[in-house]
Amino acid sequence: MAGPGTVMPTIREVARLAGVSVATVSKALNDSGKVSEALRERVETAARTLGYAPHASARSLRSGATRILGLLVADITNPFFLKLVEHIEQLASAAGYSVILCNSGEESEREERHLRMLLSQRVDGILLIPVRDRWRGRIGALARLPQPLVLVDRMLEGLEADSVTIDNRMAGYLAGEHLIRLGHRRVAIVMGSPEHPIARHRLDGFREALATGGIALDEQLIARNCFNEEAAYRSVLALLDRAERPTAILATNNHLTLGLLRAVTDRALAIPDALSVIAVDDLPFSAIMRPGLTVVMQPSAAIAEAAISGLLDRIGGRNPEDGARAVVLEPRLAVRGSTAAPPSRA
Amino acid sequence: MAGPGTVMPTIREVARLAGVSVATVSKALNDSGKVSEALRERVETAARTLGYAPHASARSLRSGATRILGLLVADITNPFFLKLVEHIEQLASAAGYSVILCNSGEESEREERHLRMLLSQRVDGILLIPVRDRWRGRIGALARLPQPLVLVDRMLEGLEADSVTIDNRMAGYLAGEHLIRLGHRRVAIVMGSPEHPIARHRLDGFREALATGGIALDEQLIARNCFNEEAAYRSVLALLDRAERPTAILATNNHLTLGLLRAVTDRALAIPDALSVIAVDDLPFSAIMRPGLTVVMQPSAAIAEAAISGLLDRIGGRNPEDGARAVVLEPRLAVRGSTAAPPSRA
DNA sequence: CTGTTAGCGCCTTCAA
DNA sequence: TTGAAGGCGCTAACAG
Repeated sequence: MAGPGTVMPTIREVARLAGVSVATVSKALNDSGKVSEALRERVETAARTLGYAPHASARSLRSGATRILGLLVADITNPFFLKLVEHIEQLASAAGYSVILCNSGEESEREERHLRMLLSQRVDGILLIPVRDRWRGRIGALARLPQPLVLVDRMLEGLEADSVTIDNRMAGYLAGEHLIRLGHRRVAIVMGSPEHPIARHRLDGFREALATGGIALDEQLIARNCFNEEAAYRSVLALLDRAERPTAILATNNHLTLGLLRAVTDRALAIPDALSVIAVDDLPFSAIMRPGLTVVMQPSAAIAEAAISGLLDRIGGRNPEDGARAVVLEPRLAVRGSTAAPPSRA
Repeated sequence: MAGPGTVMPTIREVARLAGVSVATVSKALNDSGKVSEALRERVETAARTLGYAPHASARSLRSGATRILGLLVADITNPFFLKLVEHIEQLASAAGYSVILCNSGEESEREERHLRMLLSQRVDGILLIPVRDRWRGRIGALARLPQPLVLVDRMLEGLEADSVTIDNRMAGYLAGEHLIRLGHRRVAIVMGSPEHPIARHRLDGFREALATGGIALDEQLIARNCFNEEAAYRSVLALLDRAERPTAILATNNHLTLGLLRAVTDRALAIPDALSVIAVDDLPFSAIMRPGLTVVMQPSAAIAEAAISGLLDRIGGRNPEDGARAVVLEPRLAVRGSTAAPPSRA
């Protein structure tokens, strides 16, 4: 029968059953100090018999470490972040850490609440994908965190903290370069706010790549301030309904890509014959899409790895006080079927 | 500068700064006992000044409760489970609980390790989506858990524990009934092992619905033991290459649906004109599929809600020892474009 | 090698 | 209404 009927035994009961002192039990179970083989076995048997599991709170209180990491995600519905969560949980677990997962849903109040909680829990370290807006007033609090912090995917201007990000300018550049090489000249971009560094950098890189090909990005073909699928959908419809339709469109993230695809489907345009589509961020299940989506992929496994190992280094006291470490990883172009040469002029 | 430079103040330093005793600080900050308004404000100011956050481990050690829930998921890459995670985190957080997320990746050893850890953490309650295989030897351990446990989505034969599941027979039935009404007579099913209750119940319901329409499910058209997308893909190819191709196929879960769709695309069959496709479990981003996928949806929000509220009830000591509570929720058919009447005979 | 002991930070009697 | 003191379970320092 499950339920609070049973109570967890303490180290003293294990000690009593094994006929030794509590200190010996502690040492035997933790491989610390010297304990004779005979006793260690008696202790382990006793512990197993009683179903003993050490009380993590008591241990933390004494030792000052919880072996818990806080993972604070801006928006868990974003498949890219989700992938990161998956990898991070896996890596943390392999390193002997548990993960408290928190989702901010892009609301800074939620992030703040969660952060306070993680502080109370005295997690040994925090991985933070910060919310997009209204973080300005809070970088002070972040800077004063007593435990190591690693920013993931998004940097925070004015906060000197470790970070793992990708080269977003490069992401935009790769997309632009690919389209240019295919011969596109009238291309569009669907993006969020230029206020957000990530979107801005992707735009910059995109524009730069076009310029390299002698093309100036038409300001009319930049759909800014699309913050969700719906906004992207409407903006793309507008782009497609122009007299001179673009021959290719870049969506700068996951959510926007969905809106983009929906709009293209609504207008019954064939991909890639009538229109090339390219996106930053892969979609889950893009495998079932025909044609496959050409994307600039973010190396989620590598990001997770860099974030965790950087954090554990700090926790372990390695990488001492020599300022913030900024790891920047390279995105990669995956060409699939959604991009092709532009339709020949009618 | 982030990092372990700063140390978190204790309740004693708050007390000193406020010029009161630690007991008063505790009472003031927790609304317990009587504290004069003047003191409470002095205390709160002091706490804020110092950036004090109570040490959760110390509190747990003393109080016996951690306000942490363990969420142990068989496979976080399954979009349906993911949806549950999302809802559960949200609801737990709203109720003042944190969530330690663990992913077993369908490996019972990982599940076991995680469970031991959650035990050590003395989480107040556990939500468990158990791995599919090799759980038999472990129901003893689960039954003896000192904290409340709620099984989610999957029951465990022989374990008397609270559970929240859906009516899987009904799920199969809804799919079968829909196809029958459309006039299909030669239908196929792609499923996992009949050993697994969920798959078996869905098959049973499906068969029953067909029988109601006077159709006997052809044993040749049951693709059993498909445990992943790849297996489903190959099985469906085989089904489609038969002399007498089925006019409709049901995939009994998320992963299998992907394999099914891939196979259909490979054979260049038009959905729903040449073949109707129906699935249990919605796909994320099914919104961008054209035609939309007709699915039997699991009410993930309701499942999460029932699971959390059931668990919190147990934690709160409500629902006392009156045996296991089994909540069974109803799936729902969402008709979209992937199903239609069968092609008329050539 | 093993045992004894102090104390981590907090909350909850109990006394003033 | 406020303060003093004990102890939750564990580990680390020290004694034997």
